Amino acid sequence: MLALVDCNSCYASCEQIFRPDLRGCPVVVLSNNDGCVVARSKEAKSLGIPDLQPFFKIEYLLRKHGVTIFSSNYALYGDISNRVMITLRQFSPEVEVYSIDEMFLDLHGLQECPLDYGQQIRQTLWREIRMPVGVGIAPSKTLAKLANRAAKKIPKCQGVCILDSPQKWQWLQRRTEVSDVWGVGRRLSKRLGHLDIKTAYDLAQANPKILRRHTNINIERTIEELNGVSCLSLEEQPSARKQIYCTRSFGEKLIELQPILQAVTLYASRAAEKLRAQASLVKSVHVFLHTSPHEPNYYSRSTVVQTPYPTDDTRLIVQLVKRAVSELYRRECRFLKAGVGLVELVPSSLGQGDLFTQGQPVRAGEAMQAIDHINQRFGRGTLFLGAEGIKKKWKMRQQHKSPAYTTRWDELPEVAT
DNA sequence: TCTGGGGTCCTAGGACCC
DNA sequence: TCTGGGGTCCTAGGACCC
Repeated sequence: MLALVDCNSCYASCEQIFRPDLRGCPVVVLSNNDGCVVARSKEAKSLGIPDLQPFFKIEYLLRKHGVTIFSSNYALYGDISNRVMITLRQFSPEVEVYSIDEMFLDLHGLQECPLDYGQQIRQTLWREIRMPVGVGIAPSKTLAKLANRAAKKIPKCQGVCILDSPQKWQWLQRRTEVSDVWGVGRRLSKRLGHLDIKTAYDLAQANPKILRRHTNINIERTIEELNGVSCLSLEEQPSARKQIYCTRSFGEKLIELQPILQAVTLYASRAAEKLRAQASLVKSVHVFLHTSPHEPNYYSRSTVVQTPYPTDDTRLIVQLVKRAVSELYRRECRFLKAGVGLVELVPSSLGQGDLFTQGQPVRAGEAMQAIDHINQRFGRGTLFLGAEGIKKKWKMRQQHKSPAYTTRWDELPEVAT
């Protein structure tokens, strides 16, 4: 059996930890650049605040109901997430951190009653971190996802749902739309709808071979998983990414080239950090730049540039990215967003190369290692390339950001006496 | 019904080559 | 000038996830 533990309204719950005055109150958290609503407390949901809506469109609604608004505070959420994951490891020796707010736990050989165990997990996380979670327990990841949804949606579950027999999961599947199955998105559910597959149950009973012809191979696995056959194994070590992207909207529309070059320098640096963290080298880099698709004369261009040799040297990558962006740039445009993708990667163990091709200088690797060590020890951004600039007027909007309570000495919460 | 954020992976379609 | 087949590379954009 597998458990999926998922934090309830994760970002909103993180904010409430240090604002107990907001417990039981409607709270929303906005995405980067204060773009969309990405987390809503239970109270905000029951006010009918929709998910993933542009902030400016529903700002009046939020003000009308006195909803407390936060910008994304990833330093805080990342730190709280770490604490949650560390606490959860007590409950299983084999786990997979699936996302910032979700973890799969292998409950293979569990002696205790799963229902009790699930409640213990919930109570421990609430007691130690003040993080409310839902727990779904089932024989496959896809069923555990389904169980987790039910744990949160069905009050009788009290936050824990066990699917340990076909009767139980079929009961739930009949009441679940196919679009709510993990891996079934908008397009696929529409296509399935044409085949008269409307519920998770319909999908579970469908013929995998026939469906595969209409869609793709992944559907076969999903069907097996819905029938309690585990096809997706627990990945304790996150597998190396095949591509690494860092893309961001600017805090304001940019007309000049200079601030755009600064921004992409930062994005390239972030991507290169991730590249080194997974011990890969990059052979080609994707760079894009575009204006707002909501404004007239939408302009969007991208290009792929080859590195002279497989590299993880931020300086070299930045140099290529800046040159590429200068070519994509148009004087008459108001740019909204840019991005850097490291798209062709090789393991650094294979970066030795042959006698006749150039390789990355040893000293470059040492320099990057030194930078990474310093930034790990003293915090991200302690050392950065001067080309990022100091003032950074392109930085994202975060008008409602809470303090970094747990990661900055000068922002520690104060307790009134 | 719509998706003003971001990440990863995949695919369609065109250009160009043999 | 048009056509058959097949491959690679590039760009654009979609699908799905959180």
